[in-house]
Amino acid sequence: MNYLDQLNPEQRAAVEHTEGPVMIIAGAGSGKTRVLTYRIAHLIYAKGVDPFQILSLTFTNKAAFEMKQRIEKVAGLEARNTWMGTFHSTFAKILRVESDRLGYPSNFTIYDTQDSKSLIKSVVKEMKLDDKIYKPSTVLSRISGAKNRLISWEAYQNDPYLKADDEAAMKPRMGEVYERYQKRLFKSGAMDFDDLLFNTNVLFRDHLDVLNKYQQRFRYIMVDEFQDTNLSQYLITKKLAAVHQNICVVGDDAQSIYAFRGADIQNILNFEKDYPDLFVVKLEQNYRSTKMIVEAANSIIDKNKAQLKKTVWTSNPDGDQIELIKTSSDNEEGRVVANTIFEEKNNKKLNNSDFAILYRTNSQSRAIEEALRKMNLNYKIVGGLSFYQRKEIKDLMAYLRFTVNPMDEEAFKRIINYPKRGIGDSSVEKMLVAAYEHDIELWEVVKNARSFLTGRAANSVADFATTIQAFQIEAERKDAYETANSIAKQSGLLKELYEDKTIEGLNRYENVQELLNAIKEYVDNEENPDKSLGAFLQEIALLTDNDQDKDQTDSITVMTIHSSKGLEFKQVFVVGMEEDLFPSQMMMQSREDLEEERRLFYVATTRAMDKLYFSYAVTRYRYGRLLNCEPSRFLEEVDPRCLKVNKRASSREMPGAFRKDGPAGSEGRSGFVGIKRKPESRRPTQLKIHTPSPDFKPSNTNNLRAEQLVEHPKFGFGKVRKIEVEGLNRKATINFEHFGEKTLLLSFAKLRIID
DNA sequence: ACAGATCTGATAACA
DNA sequence: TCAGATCTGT
Repeated sequence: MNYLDQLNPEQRAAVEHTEGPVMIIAGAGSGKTRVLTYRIAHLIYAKGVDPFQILSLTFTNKAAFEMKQRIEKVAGLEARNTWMGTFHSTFAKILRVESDRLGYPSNFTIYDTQDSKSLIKSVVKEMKLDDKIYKPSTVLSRISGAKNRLISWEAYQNDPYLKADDEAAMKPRMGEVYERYQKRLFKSGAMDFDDLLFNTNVLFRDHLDVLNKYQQRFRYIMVDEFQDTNLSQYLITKKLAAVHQNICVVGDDAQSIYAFRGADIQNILNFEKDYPDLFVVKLEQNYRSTKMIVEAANSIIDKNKAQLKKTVWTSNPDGDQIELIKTSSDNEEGRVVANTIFEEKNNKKLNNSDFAILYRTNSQSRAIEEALRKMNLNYKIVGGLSFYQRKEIKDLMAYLRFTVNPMDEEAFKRIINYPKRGIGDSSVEKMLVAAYEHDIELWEVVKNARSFLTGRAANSVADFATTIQAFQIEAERKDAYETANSIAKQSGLLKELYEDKTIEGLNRYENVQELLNAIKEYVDNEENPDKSLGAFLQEIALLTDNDQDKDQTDSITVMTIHSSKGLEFKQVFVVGMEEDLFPSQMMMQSREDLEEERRLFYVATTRAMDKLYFSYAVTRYRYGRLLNCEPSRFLEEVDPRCLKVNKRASSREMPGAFRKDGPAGSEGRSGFVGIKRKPESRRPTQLKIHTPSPDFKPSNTNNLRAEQLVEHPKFGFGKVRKIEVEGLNRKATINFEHFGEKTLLLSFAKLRIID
């Protein structure tokens, strides 16, 4: 295999330098993944390293999955034995094996963000604090920030600086909330996402024999997207690599956009200080974009102070200038983008999948979606509410979770009165208080409901306990699928959804069926030896749904800039380039924040291969009102030689025809491992026949040209695409807003020419 | 306890 | 705008 020949000198150095600490600074589009995969192949084949001794850590399941596939292609099946996974899944597995060292059960539950917030809400309420001040999301991010920096609740309470911060923020009892939250997690046999890493640090700190075991096991460690690591993650890898020192980190400080979730850019900026004999390689040749785009990107990132020096260059063609599009409103912005894509597709014979539309905030998708739908362009929205966050899925999962771990308080709160069984908040409150006062498990209270409650609530809870106990017996005897299926039915959950005949209700029912299908697939899969419900839950706890792109239809990708990191498209539209929106007004407080925002702009820019567009609107609907907008300051930071003010005639505002078309039903999102999700219900596109304008009079169409706007008495407003002559007949192809493209015979069609 | 009316308050998102 | 939390009446 001559894989080394496929690499440039820097890439090759990165691959061949296998021993000792290595840092690869990989510019955008510089072939990072290729280097990582070849490096692993090289370790196995050239250096004879046992694949079992190689650990690769990523941030997303998707990244891990894709790399696994690529390595198998390069290095064959042998490579399957390398350990490749996300930080969270890797250390969750280790924690399950070693859980007794920390006093946790090995089948501990993993709380997601919703569960965590809900638990914080209860804690705040029990402490009789104001939940307007101690908002669950704020409190959680404070606690999360502490955990990411390895600050325990004890340390938190003893830290005068944190105390001063909290007092300044009017939250003097934050440390206490942290303590109670942590104790409740422990009592529920649960860890939140941050605990998976925090507790791994505790495990390695307090149990040197365990640390030593894994140090011996993982002789080579690689970390992808290193600029996204937080301190907790960094210290885990540092400890694991302490003996062999074979640690290779790959990242790009210019693409660090996740400080808000704890990533510490200092990890990459100071890496050299921790490893004085560090071997540094910079991958600076960009294989993705045109010179114009690379130049523009360089001119943007140049404005940042805190960064590692590097010069990204390319030998690709010059390419076109970046088009700057100004529009009168957010709706028009959508229309112009959709029109442009339509035209570029035709002119250059491109597919929908060659285009991406990127924005700063999810709420911007509405105008874009509307415009794309009107042009009949297929699109998919990336991000948003994932399958596992949907209520109906969380509900069934809560039943499954509670069956396996009846200590799980959040699961309990979800299902105790759903479907409705007459147990209200006050009864739940009573049970929680009883558990606290008698210092017993909540589950004990539930099982002995009649000692703590009275009346029909007592009976209902007693029935609930019996039901759950029956589920537990089933879970012991049957496999995950049979158990889950039976739980879905016996709990009344399926029936509840089945009776809801609305489109949304039908969808929810189908989603639950899809979850059951996924469980069936899990059970039928030979690779899963343990078919129990508990095993399935552990497997699924750390999955999200864009893990695997199953969507085959050719569609335009619409998403936030954050979710676009790592992807590339021939043509990219960055929309909403307006002051206060991008950069977000919340990021303009400090220099650091603004720099992160600028890196986000850099990420957006570097997604494009051939052609890039920036657009902004002069007015925009936000929070339900129309606001005036200024162009983004970032636009002035782009080298003006790379910019071209768009001459593309922005389509004219058509009389009243474009507003109000109902909310956008996002649709056609990607599926994920094992589950083919039904697209979300789309508000049925009511093709209501157009009412002609009062002054409707058919025009003479002898001189009708392409690009003209017309009104049809039934099909409404549209734009002429082309005119063809066939024999004696002239035909016009017209793209109607609500009816799509139609070809009409001009001798018959009644058309009013608008301009 | 529960359904329906009313009010509120907004980034980005991985596991 | 819109989703979630809170309030109100039965």
